[in-house]
This record gives sequence, C-alpha cells and structure tokens, in this order.
Amino acid sequence: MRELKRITPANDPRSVLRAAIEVFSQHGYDATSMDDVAEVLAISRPALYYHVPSKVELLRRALEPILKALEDITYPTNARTVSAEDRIILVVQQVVTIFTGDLPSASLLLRLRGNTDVERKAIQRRCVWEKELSALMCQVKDEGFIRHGPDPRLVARLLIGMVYSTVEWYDPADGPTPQKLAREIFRLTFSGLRTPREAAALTKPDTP
Amino acid sequence: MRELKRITPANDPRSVLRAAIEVFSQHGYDATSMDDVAEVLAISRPALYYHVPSKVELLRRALEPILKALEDITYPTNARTVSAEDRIILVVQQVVTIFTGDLPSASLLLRLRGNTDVERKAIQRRCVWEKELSALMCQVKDEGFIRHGPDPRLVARLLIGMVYSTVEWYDPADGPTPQKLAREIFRLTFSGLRTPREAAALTKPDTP
DNA sequence: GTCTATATGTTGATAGAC
DNA sequence: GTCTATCAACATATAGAC
Repeated sequence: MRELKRITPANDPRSVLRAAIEVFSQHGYDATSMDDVAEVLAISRPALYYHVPSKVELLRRALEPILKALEDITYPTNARTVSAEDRIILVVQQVVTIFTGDLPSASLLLRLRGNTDVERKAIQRRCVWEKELSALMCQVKDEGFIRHGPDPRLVARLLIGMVYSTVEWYDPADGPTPQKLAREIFRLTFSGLRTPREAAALTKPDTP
Repeated sequence: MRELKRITPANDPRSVLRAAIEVFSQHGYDATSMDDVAEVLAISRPALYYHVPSKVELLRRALEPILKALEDITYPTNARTVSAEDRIILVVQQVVTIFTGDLPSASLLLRLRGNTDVERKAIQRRCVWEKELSALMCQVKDEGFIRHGPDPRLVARLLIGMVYSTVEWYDPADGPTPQKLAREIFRLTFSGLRTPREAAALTKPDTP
C-alpha cells in the first residue's frame, strides 16, 4: 500500500484531481484513504479538505473528465454515406484513444464496484457508448456483413471487453499507437465476422 | 452497500467460503467488512472469527479453489499431433468453463488490486495461464497461420481480455453455453488471424 | 492555504461467558 | 459455536490557530 510517490507539490485544482486519479486507480477507491491522496500532494489531510469537500466528491470530480470525453464521442449518422461497420471503427478509435490517453482515469472508471451513488451513476454513463456499439453491431448484421452464427450483441460485448482490457497492460512508451491498437482490435473482430466472400476480398490488401 | 441477502445460515467451512466469495466479489475485498460477511451467514462477527483466523486469510481461502482450477488446466503437448491453434481453443474452453462455472470467484480474482500479499500472489498465479496462451499464440505464428501484421503477444492479450470480460455480463440462465461462448471467442480471434488462403478455405464450412 | 488537535464513527480482532 | 463487551487502529471530517 505504501510507495506513494508525491508527483506534484502544487495545489491547483488540476493537481489535486491528478493525484486522486493516480492513487485511486492504483489501490482502488475503497482502499485509498484521504491521507494517501494528501501524501501524494505532499500536504496534510486537512489541507486536502480545503480543496475538496468530501472523499466521494473527489471521486466524482476525478471521474468527470473521462466520462465527459466518452459522452463527447461523435460519428456520422447518415447510413447512406457511412456504413455501420465504418462507424464502429470510428467509435472504437475514439474510445481507445481516450483510454490510452489517460490510463489511470480509464482504469479507475472501469474497475468501479458501484458501492456509492457516484460510482453507480458513473457506471451508468459508461454504459452509454456500450449500448451505442451494440446497436451499431446489430446494424452491421442487418447490412448483411456478418455470418449468421453469432449474436451481434454478444460480439459487441466481446469487442468492448477487448477495448477495456487494453487499459490493464497498454504502455504508451512501448507498443502500438492508439490508432494501430484500435485498428487491430477492429480487424481481429471483423475479419472473423465477414461473410466468406467479404473475407476473401478484404483480406487480400491486408499485407502491407 | 446494504442489501445483503443471507444465502445460508449453515456453518460448515464451504458455506463460509461461499459467503465470502459472494460478498467480496460484489463489493470488492476492501469495501467489505467482516460484519458484511457475517451478516450473509446470519451469524455475528466473533462467530465468523471462530471459523477463520483473519480477513486476509479468508480471502486467501476464497481464492484458492479457482486458482487451483486454473493451474489444473491441461492440454496435449505433442506438437506433431495437435497444433498450437488447437491447443489454444482447448485452453480457452477450459478457462471459460471455469469462469462461467463460478462467476463470483472469477470476478473476485480478476478484480484484485494487489494491495495485500495474498492478492499479489493470486495475481501472479493467475498470470500463469496468460503466459501459456501467449506462448501458444507465438507458436501459432511460427506455424504460419497468422497474417504477418499483428504481434502474437498483442493478439494473446486481446484474446485474454475477451475471455476475462465475459465474467462481467455472462448469465448462465440466458445466453450461450460456456462451450459455445468459448468457441465464439476463438472464432472471433482466429478467423481474422488466418492467412487469406486459410480464411477462404476455412470460412466455407462455417455456416451450420 | 496550511497546520495541530480532535470529534466521531467503523474496522479488524480478542476475551470470556454460556 | 455463538454470543456480549471491548480494544486499538484507523477512517472521514471539522474546529480553530497561524
């Protein structure tokens, strides 16, 4: 539980949130005391309480930016010009970019247990893009690009699981860029989803 | 945090572990008090301490069965008769069966934070099958069945992520059997991994 | 803005009666 | 095996001096 590196002695609101996100994601919200957060900031616990009214409010503020980022995801909705499949890759790209761009926030968000009202509301907001993706996957099936075996909602869940799992091991300093990572996740899912003709046609230009 | 349904008033060692697994996985180890566990068993906290010496030892015992199950995974090792790809589906089948067969234990294991020594050791043991799978995936690449784009270790991690994600939503009463679920995870991964010729050849008998 | 001191509650764990 | 009573440690949060 120890080994808390004090990342920043500063005291602007941003620093407080960064410290909270860091230590909450490392040990989990419940196992983290306000003393732990204060120690990272190199201030005392009462000093921390000057900046934030309560622990759960600190959590709420820590979660807000990444939730906002997820909610700000946009993609073209005109089905005539952009297929559901293309919209999926656009969504996956953005989510992967958001998560890999702030791994502590992502890890914190994805490992919430729902013990407090703040956590439950955050989980609910997180589910929005999941539903989006599930709906898009159903549209892909309607467009006829899926072999008729698997349930598109099941496939969506597995795809979401792949996206989520990246925050557990992704290292920005070593590994693919978020764009390439998202591309690989998409390919892994879709090359198996294409009808045989599509697969034969589309795997050809695969070798770069 | 409330709403603890007392599942069993019994007091044999098995019931105590089941209660701990249930409530630990629901609220997380850190957020769960010994009172919470006792309440599920409809006994008092000191009575619970008669059965188990400490909270962390209770966690250790709760994790032991599923860790043992993971370590007992076996598969044929003769590369002449069984390809690495076939061995992967065998491993995935077993892991999915273990996890879906005891979702609370699986969820507990997969969401450990590593705050205690017991947790860190459990995480380490969990990683064994992950390394196994990663090695198998590298062998698959050596066997020439993977388009040369993706890193096999990356693919292994994404596959593992898919497997892990199932414990968050799988419902034994509604959805595919563990066997069909594992099969779908495998297909989703591998149909995209095959070389174009393999893809064209193997997606043909896909329509049941 | 930060501190010392403290109020107030909860937790893990124990002692001892039954 | 279970209980009541209790402990020390630690949690969140506040009061008030500087």
